[in-house]
Amino acid sequence: MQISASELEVMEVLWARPGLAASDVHDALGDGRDWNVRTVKTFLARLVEKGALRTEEDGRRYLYFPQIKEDEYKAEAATQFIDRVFSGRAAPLVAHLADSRGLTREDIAALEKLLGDLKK
Amino acid sequence: MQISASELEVMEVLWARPGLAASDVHDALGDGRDWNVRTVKTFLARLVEKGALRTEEDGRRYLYFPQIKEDEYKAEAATQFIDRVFSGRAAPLVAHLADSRGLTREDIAALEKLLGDLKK
DNA sequence: GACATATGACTACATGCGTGGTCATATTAT
DNA sequence: ATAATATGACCACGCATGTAGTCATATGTC
Repeated sequence: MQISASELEVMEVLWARPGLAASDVHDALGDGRDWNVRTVKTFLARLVEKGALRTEEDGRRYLYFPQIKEDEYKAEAATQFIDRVFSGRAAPLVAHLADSRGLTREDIAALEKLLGDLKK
Repeated sequence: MQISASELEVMEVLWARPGLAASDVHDALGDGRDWNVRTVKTFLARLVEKGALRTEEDGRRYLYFPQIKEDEYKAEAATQFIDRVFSGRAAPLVAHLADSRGLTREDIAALEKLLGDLKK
């Protein structure tokens, strides 16, 4: 399932609040993302084509619902990214993040906890 | 600097062995990636246009050299990916990797070492 | 020296993506 | 009721990408 960066922004809105209509999604994007409503509708239509969303009729408009789970999509995307850029090895990725100050103190704490859990 | 997945495969070859000619890159890709030589040349040309490679003449052919550093590119790509998919938070990404068994025992060991270093 | 081969330069073409226009129709406001 | 607005359906268009083809020329082989 290929979802472009823009389409993903639309998915985020609907993962957070499933069942919005196109104009609601447009409004929810708001800040910075000032796409024309028709642009948003194009993304919605493409996501429906791709099977990432389904629609329900509501009078003369559609409500949109995610058909794929956020967690599953993201886990898959992460795996693909690491395969593509880091030959499938996760550790170098984390090393790069550390280098580029992409890891906050909280991240580090979360990772430690995660590693602790993994070792069981 | 946007580098597509295919272009990245070409970069990997040249990061490993800078100064190859087009046909060498083609040969080095070999396994599975059986692109036509002309396809490889298209990628090389596009990478030169993008400033990711530079050329040196060698008789009537070109030798290709990376103009961007592998580490820097990958660190940047990782940051962008995390911004795009995980709203900039690294820890959830690693959690997803763990979930999808993207972490081997060695990865976990490497991460622990990394975290140890980071805490200093 | 004629022919096959390698190489670069230029071109092509379908698909995806970012961005939005047009048109017909339905609804809301006046 | 008429006008403005909202909505979906369909269409457009340029740039990126994956994947090569054509052409001219240089070089190596017999």
